[in-house]
Amino acid sequence: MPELPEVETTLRGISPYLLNKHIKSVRVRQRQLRWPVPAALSKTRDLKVTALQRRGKYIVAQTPAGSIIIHLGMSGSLRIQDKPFELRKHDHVIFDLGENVFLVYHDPRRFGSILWTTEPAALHPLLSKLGPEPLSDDFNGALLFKQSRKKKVAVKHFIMNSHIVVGVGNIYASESLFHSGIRPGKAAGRVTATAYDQLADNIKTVLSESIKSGGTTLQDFVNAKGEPGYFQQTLNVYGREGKACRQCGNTIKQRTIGQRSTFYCATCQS
DNA sequence: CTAAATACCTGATGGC
DNA sequence: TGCCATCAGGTATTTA
Repeated sequence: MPELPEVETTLRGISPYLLNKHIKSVRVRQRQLRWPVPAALSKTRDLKVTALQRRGKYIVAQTPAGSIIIHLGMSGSLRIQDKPFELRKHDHVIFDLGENVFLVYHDPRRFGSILWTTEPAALHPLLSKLGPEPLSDDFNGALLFKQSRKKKVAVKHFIMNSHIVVGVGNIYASESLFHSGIRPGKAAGRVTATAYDQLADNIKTVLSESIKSGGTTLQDFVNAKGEPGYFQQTLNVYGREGKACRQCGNTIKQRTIGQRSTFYCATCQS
């Protein structure tokens, strides 16, 4: 259930154990994830991880032979442990990093994926069409304004589209729209340039503040060391239906947009 | 091309 | 305690 801050938190947690280290072998207990885990991975021996990066919600581990692309889906997590046999239900893939260090991929719903490509990862079909990183200078209000003209989709749905901008998931979409005073159901094409400037700024702020807090833990998100995040304490609308708006005191509302639960304050957002 | 619906899967929760 | 319906942090793919 990770969004960008949770993926970033995970990446930072596993990086010391993975970057410039060697993957001795990969053990696949359950290959049926979103897509089957490539057989090539099970056969690999001694892959040095020369770069470890995040692209959107994808984690990319580069090696001289190719790249491993990991997505955590809705319920995925990665953790480091020192014992090879202490595996839990839904621990699907285990990377042996040598010297009793193991990276374990855990994912009850199996919406996540682990892929292997010998092409540069950026050229992979899943990554090649992604929009800009929200925390980069390539992402701004002007881009949102330009991409949204004549679009009728709800602005919340629009900013959650990874081809427009990556990494804005269901929690942070509601939160950044609240901070910007924009109703989530408003047609993307009817949001003004000024409002998009604010929205882009607020997306950046909300995501970076969440990263500072170690991400949001609603039910079960934990970092690579098994610790929760604390950003949920800062949430203004997500999951707060029926409660008082922290800004105006009116009741926070919930409705469904694009099949996803959406939260907003009808007074503060128009 | 756009927009909406569907698909994948397990587990937690609440009503009866 | 059990059973059923509903919901959950994602997103590629199919359908209209």
